[in-house]
Amino acid sequence: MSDYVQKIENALDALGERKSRPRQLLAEKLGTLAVEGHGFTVEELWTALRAENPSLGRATVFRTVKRLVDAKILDLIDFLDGTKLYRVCGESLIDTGHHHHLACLQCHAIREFTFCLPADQIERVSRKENFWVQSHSLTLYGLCEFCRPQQP
Amino acid sequence: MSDYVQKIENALDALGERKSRPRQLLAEKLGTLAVEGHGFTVEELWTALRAENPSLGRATVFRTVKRLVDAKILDLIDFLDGTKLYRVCGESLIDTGHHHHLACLQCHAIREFTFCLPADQIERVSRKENFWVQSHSLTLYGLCEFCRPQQP
DNA sequence: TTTAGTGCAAAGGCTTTGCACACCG
DNA sequence: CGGTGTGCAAAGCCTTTGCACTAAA
Repeated sequence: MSDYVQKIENALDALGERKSRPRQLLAEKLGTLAVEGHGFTVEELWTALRAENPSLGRATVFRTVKRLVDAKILDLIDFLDGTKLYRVCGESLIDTGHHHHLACLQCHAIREFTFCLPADQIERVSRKENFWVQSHSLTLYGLCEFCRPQQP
Repeated sequence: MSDYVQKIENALDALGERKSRPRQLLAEKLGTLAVEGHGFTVEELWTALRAENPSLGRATVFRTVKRLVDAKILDLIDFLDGTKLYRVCGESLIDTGHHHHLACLQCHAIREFTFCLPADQIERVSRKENFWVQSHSLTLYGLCEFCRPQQP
C-alpha cells in the first residue's frame, strides 16, 4: 500500500508544489482505494477524508481530483445510467500499460483489462473515414462474477 | 428527409401514445438533424423548436429526449472536455448496423463508423476476466478532415 | 515574506419535479 | 370524459468560483 501512496504523493508533487495536509490525506486515501480497485465519487471521497479532518472542504477535493484526472492519475468511468465514478488508474501508478475498463452495471465495480483494439484496425478506420484519430475510449459493460447468477 | 421524420414519429408513437404538437415539431427537427448528422444539446434543440412554437417548454424537450435515448433513437456522445452531444442514431433509423463514433475534438462533429471490436476478442476478454459482457462503448477522438491541417 | 492552497458560502449549469391546465383519443 | 402530455417555475444535483485566511517554502 505504501507504494501507491508514495507514487500518488510524488504525482501530486509533480503537479502542484506544496505538500499540504489535505493533499497528504487524499494521497493516503487514494492509496487505499488503489489497492481495493474501487470506484468512488467526489462526495464519497470527501466524506471519507472528513473522518480524518472534519474541516476539510469539499472544494479542495474537487480541485485536487480535477488535477489528478488531468494528470491521468485518476480515470473517470461513465456508466450509462448517470453514474460516474473515479478510479485510481493502474497505468500511471504501476505501469500496467494501456488499458480499458470493465464496468459492472449492478455493483459498479470497475476493473482494468489490458486488451485493446489493434492499432492497424484503428489506422484502417482512420484512413477510410479521413479522420485523424488521436485517442480513444473503450468500455465493456456487464456483470462481474459476484453479480452474475451462477454459471452451469 | 421525410423518411427520417416518419421513422422518428413512428418511434415516438411506439413509446408514448399521443401525437402532440411538441412531439411532432421535435420529430421534424430531428429529421433535419439526422440528415445533417449534427450533434446537439438539449438547449440548442429547445431554442430551435421555439422558433416554431415560442411557448414550447424546456422540460418537454428534456422529457422527450430522455425517452428517445432510452429507445436508442438518440445517442449521447461524451467528449471528454465536458461537452456532451446528442445525435440521431443511424442504426435504429436507417439500419446502418452496429456502429461507434468518431468525435472531432475541435468542431465537435460526430460521425458513425461501422467497424467494431471483433466478437471473439470481446469473448476472450470476457472469459479471461470472468466478466459477463453485455454491451460496450467505443469512441475514437481526433480531428475531422476540416479541422486538421492539410496533409502533405 | 510570499504566494499557493484552503475553507466557506454563494453562484452556476444543467436537469428533474410538482402542479394545474390543455388536449388527444 | 379520463388520463397523458405540457408549460411554468421551483427545486435538486453536482461543480465551480470569489474571497479572505492559512500555512508551506
